[in-house]
Amino acid sequence: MAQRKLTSTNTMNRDFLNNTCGMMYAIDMLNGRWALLILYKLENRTLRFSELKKRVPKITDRMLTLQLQELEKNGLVIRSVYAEVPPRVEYHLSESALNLIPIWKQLEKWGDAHKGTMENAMQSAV
Amino acid sequence: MAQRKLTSTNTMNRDFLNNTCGMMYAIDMLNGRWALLILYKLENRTLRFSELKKRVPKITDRMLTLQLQELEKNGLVIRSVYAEVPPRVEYHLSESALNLIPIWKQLEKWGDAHKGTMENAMQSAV
DNA sequence: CGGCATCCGGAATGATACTG
DNA sequence: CAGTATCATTCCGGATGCCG
Repeated sequence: MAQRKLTSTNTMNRDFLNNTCGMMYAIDMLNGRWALLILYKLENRTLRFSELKKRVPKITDRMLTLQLQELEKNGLVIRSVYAEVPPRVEYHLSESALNLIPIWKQLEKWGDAHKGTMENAMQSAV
Repeated sequence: MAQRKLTSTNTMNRDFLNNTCGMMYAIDMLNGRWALLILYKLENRTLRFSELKKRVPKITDRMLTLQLQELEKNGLVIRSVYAEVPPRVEYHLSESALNLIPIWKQLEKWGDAHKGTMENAMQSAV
């Protein structure tokens, strides 16, 4: 199998992450370009694959699949498969992930608050 | 110059980030393997390059340099150069970055709390 | 519908050597 | 001390096509 691994622990091993702090552990769990956005979109609802895809702009099937697998592996997202004729697969947040919501809220607030501040700096980036 | 860009806005453009939510903007600012760890180590102190390097295990000069440049560019880290004979360069958090601290605290707590929960899931990852 | 397999380019990171 | 330059490698993520 080619790229099962989307992110998670390349340079640092699990011990290091555990010993350093829960934060780095968390960061490792949440790494990946789409992870946060997906969790965000699943904030308070259950969505199926195609619905999620619609709500995450520009993501490809492949990336959505890989990222969802990663999130499921990390225990943040629950995947439910229904054996129906057009197959139906739904995703929703786990308990752990639900506890992240308030943190996202703050991070979002921080982002909104500092967007302006950073604009100058970002000019040179583009 | 080769790789000035460490991260920031590959797939999604700035507009998208701005329109979607401050969170994705924040994520983009904080992207990169070492960003969070560096900010964490600078939490309540000023450190010079070599000191930071000691505290960030396994990071290379190059990566530390690039990541610090990125953080400085994003307005999260302040770089101070002192024209001394052995050159001295110190880094500390900006106002914006200081506002992130409480969020890290929560994220760290979340990580600690859910480490155990995720262990089973992580088994299959290794 | 909800994936997975393969190929591939570009970005991120590492290793090593060198400098003001 | 605090980097920079260059080369090599690994990994992310997109495009396409196939399948139950």
